[in-house]
Amino acid sequence: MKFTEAKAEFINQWGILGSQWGVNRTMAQVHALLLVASTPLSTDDVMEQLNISRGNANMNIRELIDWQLVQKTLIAGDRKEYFTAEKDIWKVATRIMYQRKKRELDPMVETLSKLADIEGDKKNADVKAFTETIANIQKFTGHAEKTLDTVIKAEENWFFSSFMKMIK
Amino acid sequence: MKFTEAKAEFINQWGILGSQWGVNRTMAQVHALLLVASTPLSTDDVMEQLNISRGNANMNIRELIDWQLVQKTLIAGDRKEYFTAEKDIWKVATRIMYQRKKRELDPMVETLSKLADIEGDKKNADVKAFTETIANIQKFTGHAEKTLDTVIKAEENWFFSSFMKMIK
DNA sequence: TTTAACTTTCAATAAATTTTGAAAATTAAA
DNA sequence: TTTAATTTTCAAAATTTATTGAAAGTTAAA
Repeated sequence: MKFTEAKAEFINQWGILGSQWGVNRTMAQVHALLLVASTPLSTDDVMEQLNISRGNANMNIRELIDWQLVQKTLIAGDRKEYFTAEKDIWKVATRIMYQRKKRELDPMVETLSKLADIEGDKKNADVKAFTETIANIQKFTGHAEKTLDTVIKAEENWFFSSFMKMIK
Repeated sequence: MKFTEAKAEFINQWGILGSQWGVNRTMAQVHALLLVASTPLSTDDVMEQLNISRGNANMNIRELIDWQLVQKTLIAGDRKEYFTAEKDIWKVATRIMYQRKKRELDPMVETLSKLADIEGDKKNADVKAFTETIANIQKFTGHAEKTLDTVIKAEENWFFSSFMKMIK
């Protein structure tokens, strides 16, 4: 397989994966493009390589920066903004975990605690089934939160991080 | 908060969570409805409680069965089909992991190995950057596959499963 | 300042996804 | 068998989500 072909295929697959996980396909493609880029890219580079409009490119690059997966880079003597992706895949993974935890798991935990104690007949089968399910999900999400925090913290810890690089 | 209100809120939130993870909102809502149901529900029950059409209800119930999150249940003397959701949240989680691994991670691993060795100048910076990123993602997905397999296998193992229930 | 390069916004449009509902297919009781 | 209940399918319609592109906003060089 040729380089150009392989690169296109990677961008395409990363886009598909993203959309299966509720991420805008184009955002995932921009991410893929920057992941394999050997130099920082400008908005125009992204527009050209992915055949997308300026607005679209801009929006998705901002979103990637918001997710802490992409950084602005300055190039001396150039007024344009350039962008680079975090290339350490373990960091990429923990950052995605962190963001999704913050945006999705945390609010769900919040909601569950509101739903946990409801008024009404505790002996009613429907009420009982509901309360039990909510309690079980609460227990589970509690474990998930702890686990994620541990994994995310581990990445921030230089010792563990180095250790991971050793065994990786 | 009243029971009816809480139930509606749970179904709603579960639907939102699903859509954030690339799952059809209605499929997640049907799942939520069955998760908190005290008895098996028929297609008509689902239609009525979620205000959706027969085709929609049917399609999403089938999909949930395909994901092994919902089962057909027979009720003696009734011709209709009834449905129940798996209520053990740990099982729910491992089944979702299993399905997503099979449908998304496994194909990605396949693709990556195709992209791993490309023709062309190994000294070219672009080629080098591409090859390195692919190799890193491969290493990462390799770990992810192993970890997921361990977690999924653990659920199938009666001893570990009982142990989990103890500490949960 | 002005000017021009560059970035951001957002209403209109396009594309993708979901939902409907009625017809076709299936199944089991009569 | 027939008949009627039930499930499935799928083209058309509705809804949701993503994209465009040009105007407005911003920034820094001249």
